[in-house]
Amino acid sequence: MRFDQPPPEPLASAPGFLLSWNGQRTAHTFAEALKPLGLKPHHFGVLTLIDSDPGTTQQELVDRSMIDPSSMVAVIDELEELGLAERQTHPSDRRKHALHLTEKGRETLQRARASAMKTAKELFAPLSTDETETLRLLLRKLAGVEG
Amino acid sequence: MRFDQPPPEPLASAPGFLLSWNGQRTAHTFAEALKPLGLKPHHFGVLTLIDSDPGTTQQELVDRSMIDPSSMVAVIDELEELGLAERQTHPSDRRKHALHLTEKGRETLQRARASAMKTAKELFAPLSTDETETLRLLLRKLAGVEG
DNA sequence: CTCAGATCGTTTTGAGCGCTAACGATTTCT
DNA sequence: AGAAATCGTTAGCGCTCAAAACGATCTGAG
Repeated sequence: MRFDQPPPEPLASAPGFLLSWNGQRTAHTFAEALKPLGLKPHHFGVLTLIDSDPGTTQQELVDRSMIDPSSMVAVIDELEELGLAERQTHPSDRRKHALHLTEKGRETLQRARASAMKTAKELFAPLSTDETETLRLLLRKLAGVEG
Repeated sequence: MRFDQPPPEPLASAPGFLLSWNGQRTAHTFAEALKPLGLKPHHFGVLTLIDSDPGTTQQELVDRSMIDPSSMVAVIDELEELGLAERQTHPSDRRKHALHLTEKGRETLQRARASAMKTAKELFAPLSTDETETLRLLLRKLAGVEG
């Protein structure tokens, strides 16, 4: 899909298509922004979650990220290869792995965060601050998020 | 990705993720709704475009649908196999194909439209009519659509 | 009129992605 | 102790998209 020009009519009038197109463009733009760091969106998401809860397990990450279990294995494999995270033995359950970030992982996460925030700013530039917040709340409601 | 439950925090607070998740869910739900008719979203889109401009060419469809040229060949092949559309000789350029719907194609398109509208109604049920319209306008603006 | 270059539709190839199903190891339930 | 559930993992399928190449056809410069 091309994202360098807005969708033509009549697609640009269909709410469903608009939602899908904006969603794909957003995902694509974030992916591009993370490329220079050697990361994909999944990597960024998992780094963030491990950082916020060190020692967490892969199962917990699956629940909190909506990433498929089999995909999670690959993501963590790659984070280990990049030297950003480690599987450690879980203190109370030998089936589980306790996941931790390395120092390099924390540094990379910071840079990724800066890149993501810059990208978000650019993406939502066509909207005012108020409009962006309205959009966010509508999307939350549409997604069925409580509260 | 699972769409039977809303995304957990902190994902449900990130505008970028919300946009991407809602977009994917929308695309997925439409795809499911079209399955009983033996159609995929691409088929529905192309049927709609041919119906609105009979005799159009594949190149024009590519421009108006944002579908990849190599994918467009497969989509039209399948529409022909299903007996919904036909490639006819183009009156002024023998390289081109003039595309037309069959009677069966028009009937199927009507049923697909009904199904799509029902699906859209269900998808946007969490929002009021005003909210849905606000969302649509914000998404248009975000996408960079003129007017 | 001719011939070089552009255009259109198509085919092929290959990479990337997420999902399903199954498996061994381990833990928990009964 | 045995049955069932959980965790991580692997292999394989199907789908979509991107890129390159091709023949057929049209267009424009000379």
